[in-house]
Amino acid sequence: MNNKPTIHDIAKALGIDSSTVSRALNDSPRVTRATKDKILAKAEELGYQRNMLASNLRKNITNTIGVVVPRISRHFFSSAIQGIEETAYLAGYNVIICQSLEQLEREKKIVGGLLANRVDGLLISVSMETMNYDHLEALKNSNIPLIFFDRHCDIPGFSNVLIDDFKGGYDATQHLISKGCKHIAHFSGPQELEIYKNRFEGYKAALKRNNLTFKEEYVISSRLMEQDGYISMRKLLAKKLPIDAVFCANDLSAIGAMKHTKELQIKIPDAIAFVGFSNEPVSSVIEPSLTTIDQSGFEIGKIASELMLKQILTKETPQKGQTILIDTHLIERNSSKK
Amino acid sequence: MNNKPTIHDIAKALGIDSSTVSRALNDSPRVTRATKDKILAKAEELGYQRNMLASNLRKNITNTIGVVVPRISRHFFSSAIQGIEETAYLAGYNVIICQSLEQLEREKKIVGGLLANRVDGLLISVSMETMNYDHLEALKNSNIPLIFFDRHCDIPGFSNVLIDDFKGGYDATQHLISKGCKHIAHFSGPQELEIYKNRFEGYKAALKRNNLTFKEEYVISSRLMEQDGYISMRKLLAKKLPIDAVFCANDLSAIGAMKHTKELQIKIPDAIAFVGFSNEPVSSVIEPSLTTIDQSGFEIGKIASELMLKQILTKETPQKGQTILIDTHLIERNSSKK
DNA sequence: CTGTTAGCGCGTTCAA
DNA sequence: TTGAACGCGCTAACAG
Repeated sequence: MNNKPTIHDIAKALGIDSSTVSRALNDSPRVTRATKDKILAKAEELGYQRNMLASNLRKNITNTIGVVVPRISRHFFSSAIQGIEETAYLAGYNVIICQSLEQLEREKKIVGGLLANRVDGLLISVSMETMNYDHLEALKNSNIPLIFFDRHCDIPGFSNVLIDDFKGGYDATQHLISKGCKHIAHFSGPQELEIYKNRFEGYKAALKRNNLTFKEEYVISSRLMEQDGYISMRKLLAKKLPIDAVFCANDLSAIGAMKHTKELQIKIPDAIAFVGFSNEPVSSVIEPSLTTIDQSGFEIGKIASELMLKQILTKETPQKGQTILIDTHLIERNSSKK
Repeated sequence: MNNKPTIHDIAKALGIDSSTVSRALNDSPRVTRATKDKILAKAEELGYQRNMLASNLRKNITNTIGVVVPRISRHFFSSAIQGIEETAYLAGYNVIICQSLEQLEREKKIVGGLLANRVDGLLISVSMETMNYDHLEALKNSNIPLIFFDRHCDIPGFSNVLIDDFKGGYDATQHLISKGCKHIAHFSGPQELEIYKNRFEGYKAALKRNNLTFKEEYVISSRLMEQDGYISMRKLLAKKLPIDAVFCANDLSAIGAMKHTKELQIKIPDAIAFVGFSNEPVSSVIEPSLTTIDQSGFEIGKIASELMLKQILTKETPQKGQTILIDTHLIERNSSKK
């Protein structure tokens, strides 16, 4: 009742050796069908359950990959986890999910803990506090692979799976241009952050490609919170420039911008679209007319997980580390239908 | 490089025995300060990291509790996990998060896996498919405690931490009455589900308490999807009854109902409130004026986790299993301020 | 096809 | 205070 039965218990009950039991339970071909059946029956009867701790210790592999994200409550990350798990489970791997809550200290502890538990690989999307990479660089000369997804550090030797922000910005802008917009503003984010810089570059590239001249006064920079979108929109309107559309570098600012236009009861031509980056359900719910550039968490998770499995199985981390870029998806919603 | 150092490696390097190293690393008082320091220094130097598999195997405890939820992407569950982790970490426990994706088969596998990995306790919110409890009842005569939170099974012997739906329904209705509403409709859910039944009962109890007569025609039952709220509202309005407010049994239906009233451009008196059950950010974003009855995932997680730790530490599961009811919180939002 | 032996890395006796 | 020896439960090597 209290003490769980072991292979020895079932071996003793059958008058055979525990190694035979072990083999049978692992469905080894080196055990007769008959004894195998007897063993399985006995195991069932005693309510035997393999002790993974012992098994993993002995085999020196855990069939487990660790995943570290800032917060699982963010839709992007939870769908990434979905993608990771799906691939991992199909390959017979378990997944341990941990959240750093954007704290470097927690992230360090978590990574240490996962290593101490001997995970076979590590997928990580780093916290915002992660400027120091020591705890990750330490993995370099271990034999467990590390792959960054979405939020990465630039450490040569490790692979990355990232959103193609440049292409996203390009596609968003191109979409607006294709709808006939000529004067497209851009609400951009902090340019120290690569993602915002890349989205901005994509915007400029699309303008150029279409022979539209880029004008500095159409760009308003902020921290892209909802409040910022609101303020940016006010600033933009105050300039009295001709405007056909605004390309917002994220979803929150787009929502803020929309609210402001509504409040002012501005007549917005059909061609105007607010484009944000996010697949949070919020953005699609609040403004059914909002066109968004979605980043598929599921997809990024799936690709990252596949890459991880490949590295685990081949035991080969590419020397320089490869970077895979994942496409975004432009979602045009139709507010005219219910 | 490849093979991780063990206590033997550091023992050998120092010319002492591995058992001393073990004691030192566990900060046992039975080791001299001096040797302890030497050992710790050497451990650091070699990049030693305790093998938890071996340690746990030996100690027969893992300091880990398993958590099973239908999906981590649902805000209620991810905040419950937050609450669980916070309490657990403070007590020095690790948490393994798993999602059943509402599938019984997955749930069974997960529970089996967690047991095989020898978690010290199990917190579970069961899937919608979980009608058969065999995989959970099997835990009865094991010594690892099992506690249900939110979605539970009625298995005597296990404890539950649940939302007080009756009180929630009561409070919501009382709130509307206090604001002066006399004719309060109710959009209710499937009465086979306890939560909806309890919310309905709370609604009736509040009416009775305030000497308002309950009328069947004010109740519209559905599956409470957004679309259902929309339809229910149409049905309700078609009855041409006097209506001051509607108490919706969940958030989605409330959103659907709101959309319909907007579409019809119905003038809604100030006193009208739509009250749903959810702390999903969606409901608060889409309708800033929506008053909601929030269930605190964080709180339920915290309480469940505390109860779990208590049961683990005392090694005593209450014979009959206790049920703790968690209060909901009425959130009245103010749409007048920005 | 099965049994024997020997560890995986750690923590805990028991002596010294 | 430290060392020697054993065992947690399982699997892998080698016999037979």
